[in-house]
Amino acid sequence: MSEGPAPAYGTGGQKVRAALAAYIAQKGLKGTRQRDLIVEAFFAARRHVTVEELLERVRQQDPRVGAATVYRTMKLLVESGLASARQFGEGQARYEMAGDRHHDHLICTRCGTIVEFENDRIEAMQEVVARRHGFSVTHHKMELYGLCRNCQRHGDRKV
Amino acid sequence: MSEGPAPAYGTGGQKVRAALAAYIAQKGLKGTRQRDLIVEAFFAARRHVTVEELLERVRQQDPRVGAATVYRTMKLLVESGLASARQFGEGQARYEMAGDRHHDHLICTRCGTIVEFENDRIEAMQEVVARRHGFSVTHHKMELYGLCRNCQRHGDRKV
DNA sequence: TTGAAATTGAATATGATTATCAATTGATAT
DNA sequence: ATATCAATTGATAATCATATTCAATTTCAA
Ligand SMILES: [Mn+2]
Ligand SMILES: [Mn+2]
Ligand SMILES: [Zn+2]
Ligand SMILES: [Zn+2]
Repeated sequence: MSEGPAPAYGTGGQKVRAALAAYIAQKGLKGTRQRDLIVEAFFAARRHVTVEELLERVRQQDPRVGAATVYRTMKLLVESGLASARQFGEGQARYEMAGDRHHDHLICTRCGTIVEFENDRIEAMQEVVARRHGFSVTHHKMELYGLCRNCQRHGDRKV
Repeated sequence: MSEGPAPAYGTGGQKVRAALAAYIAQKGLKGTRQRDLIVEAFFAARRHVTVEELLERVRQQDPRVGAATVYRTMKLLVESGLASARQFGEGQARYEMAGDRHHDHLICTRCGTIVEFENDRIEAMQEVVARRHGFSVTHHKMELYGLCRNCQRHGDRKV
C-alpha cells in the first residue's frame, strides 16, 4: 500500500526517551525534571501540538515551568532529530515525533483537524518534476487545505 | 503539456494597473503617487519579491516612502486578488502576481533560486487522496526544497 | 561533598507585520 | 480654482511567536 496513517509512537515513547538521553549525554548536556515533564506531555498529547498547548499540559503537573523552557526543549528535540516542527500557516509551529514514515497533511480550515497521508506515486512524481528542472530534492512540503467530511456537512453550525 | 513556466506579466502589467484602478474606485479609495511607485516596482522586480526588496527599489525612486506603505499596498494588491503572498519558510512573505495559472515551486536552499512548475497529474492525485479521506480541497501548498543544478556543482564555492 | 558547567524562569530582545495618529494629500462639489 | 473632508502617509508604537540574557538554581562527575 502506498497510503495510510503514520505509526503511533513506539511503546509509550521508550525508544525516544532513550534516544534523547543518549543525545543529552553525548552532547555533555544534563537531564532535568522540566525536560522530563515536557517530553512526557509531548508523548501524551496528540500529534501536532503547539508550544502553547504543551505548556498548558506541563503546567498541570508543575505550574512553575516557564514557556522559555518548553521552547528550548522542543528545539532540543528537533535538533536531536526526535521531533520535527511543522508550519501550517497558523503563525505558531506544531510539533510531532520524527522518525515515523514520511507523510504529508490534509488540514481542515474550519475545525483544524489534521489528517496524515502518504502517497508514493505523488512522491515519485515530485522527483521526476524536480529532476526535469535540474533540482535534487532534499525535502518537501505538501499540504492540502479544505473542509473535512464533518465540516462539509455542518458548515454553518459552530465548530 | 502539463508542465511549464507560468506566463509572465501581461504587457507591462497594463491590465493589472487597470484592474487595480477599478478596485480602488469601486472601494472608494484613492490613487496615490506612492502606490503607483510601489506597483511599478512590483512589475519591474522579478517574481517572488519580499517587502524589503520592494522597498529598496521604491526608495531608489523616492527615498521617503515608508515601509508601512509598502506593506499596506501589498495587502491591498492581495485583497484585490491581483497579487498573492507566499511563505517559503524564510520568515518574510514573498509576493507574486496572481491570475496566472496555478503553479507550485522548487526552491534552492543554497542560492534561493525559485523555479515554478505545474503538474496536472500530481494535482489530480492530490484530489484523489483528499477525497479518499473525505476532504474537499480548496487550495494546497507544494514546495520542493533542494539544490538547483548550479548549486549541485559549486556546492562548496560562494553563492 | 564539591564545584564547574548546564539549566531555569523572568524579563527583555527580536523580526516581521499591523495599528495608531497627527499631518498631508486626493477626489469631488462648489 | 478653491474649499472640503475622507483617505493616505510616515514615524512610531504595538503584536506575536520565538530567542536571548542573566542571576539564581540544579545537575553530575570527580
Ligand atoms: Mn504529521
Ligand atoms: Mn510562483
Ligand atoms: Zn473540519
Ligand atoms: Zn541554487
